[in-house]
Amino acid sequence: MKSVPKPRNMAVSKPTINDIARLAGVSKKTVSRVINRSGSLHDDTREKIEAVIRETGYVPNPQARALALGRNFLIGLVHDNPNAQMILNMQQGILEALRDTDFELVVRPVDRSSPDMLDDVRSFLVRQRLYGVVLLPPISEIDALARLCEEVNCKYVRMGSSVLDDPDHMVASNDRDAVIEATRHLIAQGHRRIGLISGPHGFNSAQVRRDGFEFALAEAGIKLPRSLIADGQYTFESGIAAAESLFDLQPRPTAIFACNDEMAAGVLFAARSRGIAVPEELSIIGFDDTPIAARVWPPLTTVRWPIVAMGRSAALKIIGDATSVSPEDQEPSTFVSTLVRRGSVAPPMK
Amino acid sequence: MKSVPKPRNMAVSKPTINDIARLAGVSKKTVSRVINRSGSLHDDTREKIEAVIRETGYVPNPQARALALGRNFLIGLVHDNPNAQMILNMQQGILEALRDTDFELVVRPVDRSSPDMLDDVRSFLVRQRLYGVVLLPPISEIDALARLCEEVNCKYVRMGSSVLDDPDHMVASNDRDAVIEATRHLIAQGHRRIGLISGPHGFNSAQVRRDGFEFALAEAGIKLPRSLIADGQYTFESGIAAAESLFDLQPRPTAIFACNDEMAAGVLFAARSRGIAVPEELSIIGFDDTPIAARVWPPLTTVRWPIVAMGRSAALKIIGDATSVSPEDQEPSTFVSTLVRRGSVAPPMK
DNA sequence: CTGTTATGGGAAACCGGTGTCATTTGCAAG
DNA sequence: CTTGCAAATGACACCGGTTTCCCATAACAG
Repeated sequence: MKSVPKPRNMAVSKPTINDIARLAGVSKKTVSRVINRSGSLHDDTREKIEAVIRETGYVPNPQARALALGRNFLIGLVHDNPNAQMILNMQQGILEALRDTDFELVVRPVDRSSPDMLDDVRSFLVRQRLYGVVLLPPISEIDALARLCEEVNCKYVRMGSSVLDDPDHMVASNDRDAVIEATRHLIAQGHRRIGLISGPHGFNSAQVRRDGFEFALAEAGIKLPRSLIADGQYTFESGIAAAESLFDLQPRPTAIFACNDEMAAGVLFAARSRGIAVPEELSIIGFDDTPIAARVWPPLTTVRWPIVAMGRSAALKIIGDATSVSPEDQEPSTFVSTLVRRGSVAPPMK
Repeated sequence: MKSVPKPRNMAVSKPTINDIARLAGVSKKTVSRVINRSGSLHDDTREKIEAVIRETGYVPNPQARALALGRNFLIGLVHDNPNAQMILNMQQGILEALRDTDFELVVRPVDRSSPDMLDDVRSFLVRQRLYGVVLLPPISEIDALARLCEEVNCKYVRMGSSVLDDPDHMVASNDRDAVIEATRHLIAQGHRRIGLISGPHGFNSAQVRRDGFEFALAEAGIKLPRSLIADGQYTFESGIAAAESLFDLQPRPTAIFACNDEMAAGVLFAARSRGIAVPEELSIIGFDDTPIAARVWPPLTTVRWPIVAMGRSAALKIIGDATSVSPEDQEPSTFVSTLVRRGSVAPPMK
């Protein structure tokens, strides 16, 4: 029965460029010219080849192209495990942009604290001959990484909370403005003793958000004693700890701005543990609008930044010139974050 | 200055197999044999070549290997957007297994409801010549997908809540036993009117969890009126809706088992809205132990299944024979889920 | 009508590995 | 000291594209 010498897995066998060339009666180089829109071709020739390609459903072999071009059609997503939801939303945005293209997304977590981090990323980029990478915060803030990408001739986009670089290599949100708006909201409700739970030192986003907070208070003529600022690490647990320290103050702050939702959820958790009513005795605002913000009780007022759209924009910046995008479709580099009002803010009790 | 004729991006230029062969004074085929541990080699030859490889830091070009082998060193993760946290944990587990190997992870979301889903996956597998794929629930339950993988000669592992296939192609958790344990826990606390919020129809996991619940009740001689079973969709919102319908019952159930944490969080949210005290007036148990379970108040008693470990196991099943694993390191195919007791369960009020 | 120049298109080398097969080497048996 | 056979190694084609270079043809100027 099975007498075929080399079945070679029929399901996988697909037409090659040679088949197309033979069917169209041209050389494979000419077919290549059609595929890459390079060189000059007779319209007749092009149309004929395109017809054959359409009929046969031919798709160029990505591996062969990668070898010949010295460049793969893969986009890397390099991150350092910040927020699970953010990574996933970012992935979603990138994948939306990659849909119906020849690009695929390769995920790569790295360890920022490892001394080998740069070498790891370098070997990742070089070995896989990545077409481009998206760098997620906080490692997107590391300039050495950007230089590395330049060096190995790999396109890159840095995601950030503020301008990090030229627009071609950056997608940012206006966190500062959003924090100012959020803080003004608390002030407008009548709060004057407002605590801040900051992000970890060294994070650009943490700095920017803190700046916005302090600016808004200063603008309203409210002075901010150092004791009202508690250090956080962007984690739920650090939010609890920071909240505890703020709760011990006399008098207690009537509102707390946490630099991300995880910590804001921690504040809420800590408040419940102590029997502090939210929002009656304590108002809380978070940042990020992750799913948890809408799932706790009361649902958190927070700041939403359009992560998915930013991911899409980042990916389009990278693959833009490889696909047909008109110049006016320039992807935006900065995105607007907005305040989402839910149930965790109320006027302070007299 | 820049007078070098063809810099060719020096940072990228790496030694090729020809360089190694020349330096070691052998043919490139022999070098290839060392890399692939294939054929028989003189120890002297092997050592010499290995030394050269070590000195030069040579790494085989993945693209060339992919072309020659007709098989890429990429592992695909195919999912249909169930739970964000689950996807990410699964990624984490897979990436742990892939660390320090030549494999990379390529993420691919698909749309289960699309008629083109199978074709999409097929072209993904075939085009990228994937080495293997991990199929996440719920699409892992689609037998046609498994057949497709066989057909295109792509290794695969299906993640599931129960046995779907032979152990080589499956990693599962014992959801049924875990649900039984959780239900017994409620019964032991004295609950008799226990509501169930099920998963969507057609999901294997939903069926298995419901079975376990019903078994545990029957075992205790508690009869389960149809009205105590509310349909859910594994989403927070569907959890709220289902809870509302159960709350309208007279008498109200004293405990609710939700088939995942999202819905359990919805129950908690709905209870707060109505002023029902948890756990005093209502006990809740969820499933999955996603981060949200520990972040709401009170923290949810739930069932934890070791997703990360399962992801790692799945990846190792795929790349196992390509890396050096001893036979006794056989990866387990079934994992044990355990009850995590937190604050959302208490005895019913008299 | 011939010489020059654009232009479309093809032959062959190349990218960096792996497969097949032939050849050489090493060692034990005859 | 052959012969025999297996182990060790190399030559060469091949994977499926791209690039380089060169030729053939047509258009154009003189």
